[in-house]
Amino acid sequence: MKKDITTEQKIKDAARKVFMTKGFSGCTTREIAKSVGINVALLNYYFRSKGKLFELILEAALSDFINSMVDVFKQDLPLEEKTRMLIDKEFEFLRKHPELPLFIHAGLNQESDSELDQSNFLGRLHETGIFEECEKAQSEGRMRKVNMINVTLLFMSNCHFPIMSKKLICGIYQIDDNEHNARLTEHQEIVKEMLINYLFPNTNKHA
Amino acid sequence: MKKDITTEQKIKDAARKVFMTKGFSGCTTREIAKSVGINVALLNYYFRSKGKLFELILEAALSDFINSMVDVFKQDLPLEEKTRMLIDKEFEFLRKHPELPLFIHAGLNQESDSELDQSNFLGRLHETGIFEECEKAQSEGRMRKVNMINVTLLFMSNCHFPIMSKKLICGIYQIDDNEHNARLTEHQEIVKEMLINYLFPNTNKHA
DNA sequence: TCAAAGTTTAAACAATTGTTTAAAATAACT
DNA sequence: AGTTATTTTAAACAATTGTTTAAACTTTGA
Repeated sequence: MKKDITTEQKIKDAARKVFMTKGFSGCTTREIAKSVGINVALLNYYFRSKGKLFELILEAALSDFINSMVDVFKQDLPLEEKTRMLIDKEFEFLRKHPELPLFIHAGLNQESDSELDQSNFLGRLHETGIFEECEKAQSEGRMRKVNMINVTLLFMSNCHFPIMSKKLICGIYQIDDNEHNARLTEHQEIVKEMLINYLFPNTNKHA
Repeated sequence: MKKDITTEQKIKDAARKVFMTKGFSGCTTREIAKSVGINVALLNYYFRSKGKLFELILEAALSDFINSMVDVFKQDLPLEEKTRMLIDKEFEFLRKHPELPLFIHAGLNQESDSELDQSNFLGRLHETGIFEECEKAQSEGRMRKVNMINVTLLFMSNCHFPIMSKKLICGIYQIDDNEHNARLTEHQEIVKEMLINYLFPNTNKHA
């Protein structure tokens, strides 16, 4: 009888958790094995090496990260509504996986750039038609004319950074988790209004 | 005759460079020693351990980071001008030290929180009087009423993230350093306008 | 000049690292 | 049943880790 959760999957889950919090060189294969409750050798039996396992986890993390974006872009909604929804979904997703942004950035520094290539990030974005949608809105004057890379930066900066800077912010302002959560919840609304106002200046004027 | 650059300082410089790019557990003491051209033991002779050396570098990094902010707040300028100057200085500073933000965030995850406490970040911010200045501007209706933690998040998000996400952005959009630099230069202006418009909505309206 | 202090080195240390090997335990199949 | 394939383990592997020791070299100060 097969276990519903295979050993291979259990290792992946544990590796994800450990890698996320400690980074590639911040942990050992024995640490991962121990947290699953198996022998170290099994890790090399299923995955060929620590590096291969890490690549797998990083790819999966990138994939999760892309999917959370693509899902929104595929929605049939006006651009402004997509913007709001994207920010909401990003905050929701990242608050559930707060280690993810820092892990991805640190991980990309460690690994070669191959992971990003094979994740086909750009291709999957193009498939959603979001670029054409923005281009159209920009030429019609509904959206501010800003390079899409800068638009991406605006969104990611304001969604990712607040999550990944938790330790720094809590350390600086001497606040606890509760207060930080409250600030995040408020920040989500701030970012929505600020970005909408900036990118769609004509649409969203309130007296 | 003493060398103008002492061995101790040379080790610090090398350690800073290595730690910044590879992180604490991503490098070895021998690697640092080798890059200085000295024996490994010297590292423990001057600094007691790898950990102590790392703490020193992290503290210095935090200090640089705080100073670049505090300098601006001390200027005798209207709040809007300080805002512009802060963003300009932050971009200028971070483009010179692009590894710093990621290093600090990853480093804080590795170390205990003691570093932030003893850097007295909050105290040094208070000394500049920036909080009172904002409070006054907010009560006079010149500045939007936003919690100072959220204001901090807005600034840091939009200045730090664009720098630290270089690998991700270049990977996603398949652009080289030149194009990325161009985007950063443009982003600096975008961020300035967006933040000014959001935080000081009455002042900065252009038809 | 000479001895004391400070600096630097080579060598060794015990511990830990990722990985492999060969044997044992378990499952699958006929 | 028994045989084969898969899964898991304990043990060992060589390499690397941070750190220490003791000896050499250099500077200093009288």
